[in-house]
Amino acid sequence: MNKTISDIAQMAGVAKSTVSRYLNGGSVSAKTKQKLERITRESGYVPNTFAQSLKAKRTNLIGTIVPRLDSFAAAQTMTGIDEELRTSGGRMLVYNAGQDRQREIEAMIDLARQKVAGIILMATEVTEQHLRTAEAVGIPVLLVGQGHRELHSLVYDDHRAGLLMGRHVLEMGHRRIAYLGVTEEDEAVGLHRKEGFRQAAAEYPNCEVRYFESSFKISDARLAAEQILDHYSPTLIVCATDNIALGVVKTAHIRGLSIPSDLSVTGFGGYEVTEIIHPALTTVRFPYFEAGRLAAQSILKLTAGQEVEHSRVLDVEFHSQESVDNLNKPSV
Amino acid sequence: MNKTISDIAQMAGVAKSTVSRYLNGGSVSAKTKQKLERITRESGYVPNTFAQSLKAKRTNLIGTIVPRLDSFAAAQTMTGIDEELRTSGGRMLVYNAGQDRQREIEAMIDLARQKVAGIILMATEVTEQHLRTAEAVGIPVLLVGQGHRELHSLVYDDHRAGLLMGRHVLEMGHRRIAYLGVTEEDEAVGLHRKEGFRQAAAEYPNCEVRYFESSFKISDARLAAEQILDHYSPTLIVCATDNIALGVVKTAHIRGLSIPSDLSVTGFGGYEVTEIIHPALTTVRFPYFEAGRLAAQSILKLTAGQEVEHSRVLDVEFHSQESVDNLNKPSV
DNA sequence: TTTACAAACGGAACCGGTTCCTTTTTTCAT
DNA sequence: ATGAAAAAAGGAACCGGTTCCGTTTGTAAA
Repeated sequence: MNKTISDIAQMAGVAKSTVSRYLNGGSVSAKTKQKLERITRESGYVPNTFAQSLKAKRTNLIGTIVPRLDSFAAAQTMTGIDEELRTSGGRMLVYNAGQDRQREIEAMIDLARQKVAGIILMATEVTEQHLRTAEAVGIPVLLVGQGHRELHSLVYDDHRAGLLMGRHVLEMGHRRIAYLGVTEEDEAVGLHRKEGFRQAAAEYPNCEVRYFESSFKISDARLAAEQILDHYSPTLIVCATDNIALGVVKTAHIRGLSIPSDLSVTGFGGYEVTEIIHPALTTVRFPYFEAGRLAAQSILKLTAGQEVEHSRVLDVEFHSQESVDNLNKPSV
Repeated sequence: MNKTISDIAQMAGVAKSTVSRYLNGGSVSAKTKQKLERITRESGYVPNTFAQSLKAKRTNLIGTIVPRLDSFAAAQTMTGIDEELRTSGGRMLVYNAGQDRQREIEAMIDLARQKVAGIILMATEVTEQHLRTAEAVGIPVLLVGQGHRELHSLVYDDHRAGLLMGRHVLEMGHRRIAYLGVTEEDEAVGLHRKEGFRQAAAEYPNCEVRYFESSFKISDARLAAEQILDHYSPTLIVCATDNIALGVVKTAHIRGLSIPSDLSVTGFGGYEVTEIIHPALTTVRFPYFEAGRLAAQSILKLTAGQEVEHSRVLDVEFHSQESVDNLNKPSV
């Protein structure tokens, strides 16, 4: 049913090398060009990508490894990658690692097997094994959201995000604060954000900040919030991600605390939902979509053997909304 | 750098056909089996999937076409597909159609070019062109979320969802209702849900329902809610999707209406966020994840030439939460 | 020991393209 | 009209596997 290049050649009465040249813009006479144009169109001929790739030894496939598919950040980034790839004829092969470090490794190996031209890895932690594998697969690997000396990367300014958030809430007069973070194994989210915040807090000597830890899951955040509120009475809970903040907000509601008058809450991420919920969540916006676009551009350059800057830092944007109370306002 | 099967054959002192047999479980003596085991391991040999697919004429790739990447339904479904595929060695090639019907067509053609074994299409509308293309590509195409006589499909019981929702809110005493739907071009969401609801409403003669239309976007839903509340004063707004409901809830909050005492709101979908927001949203849960798993199973069967039922209907689950007021309760 | 048959293996064709090299045709200046 | 150079086309090798078929080797029965 599917025609091959030989079929086309036969139908046109030329050699298949001529057809190949026609398809790839080699020197072909106007006459045969016309004839082939007609025949390929009428027969609905589509070249076999395997055969093409077998000889050419490269594809237009870009492998994308995400920690999970159902996360705002991953979705936005993937959309950005896809959109950028489309303009350059690339395709995105998505690999869901399911938040499993080991599966990230497998993913790289497997993608290499599929002969993807390059890999975009949204990593949470970059281990020694990640490095070795990235090296071993022999194709460009680009890190997004997490930096590393030895790999090309695209990171967010997590430290600054923490700093901006810290300065804002401190300016709003909060001095008894709970910081609900995640494991430091995730350097970007767990460490840098916290350190940025810590730096801001250090600028205000009379400020007490207690640090707590949770996972990325909303349900865990809810439990963590219970703990915090049971043993501490902060005026504000700073959450390391918007999802965690959502969990905290939920717990607050259940306890009958109203936000922000009884408790202020902030997040990081700039998820769509933060604008929709009431009160809208004060957060720091991360340019996930833009990161996806840039990642795609960079990986394409890398696969083409071009140089790209080793590490690029994307700026974040503080986004003040309603979930933080201004404690400086004159009491009514 | 990368070894080929010939290299391995040479290193082992056998013919490459022997190596191939070894790799694919043909008859090989214990001795050469051992030798090859060692050599492939030591040399880190990985077969070239192109060469394999070229001859075998098939891949383990399943193309998945989604309307958008950043939707709860798409994310859940993709996760289900991915999880199921993993167990059978399949891979998911994601194609984002960006809610563009034309791009769905292109996607099918392009995926066929990439020689995917089958296509899972999360369609919004199945046009004549979709059918023709699905037929032309010559590989199995499975519809998810939208049914069609001529194509294998996996659909949700949207009519029943509408019915369940209708009965519930009517039982709760609501008689002046706004139904905020979407275009009927989307048969499942725009038509069947509405008809189910309409049927329930017909069981209560003294009930007034006005029908409005919006898009899938939260921002549009917010505007639509403005319109509705300006010109009509329903006790309840039934929204065709959870996202639309979120928009309506936001508008209500901005207007100072409290939910559910001033206005009740419901959605469809069962998105994660509906449990998190306050008040939690009454909705109907659609088994997106399960649909993804089933879709993957079915498409694999289809690619293997096995029979699968032409159309399968997945059940939905009514999920009552806090966003609907009970008007029957004795007034305090 | 011979015979018979299966297991193991080698050789070659093939999948559908690309590319290099050679031959034929066209073009154009002399 | 002739020759040289450029353009166009053909032929064959090649990419890295799989598979078919024929030959060799091993093993068990006669």
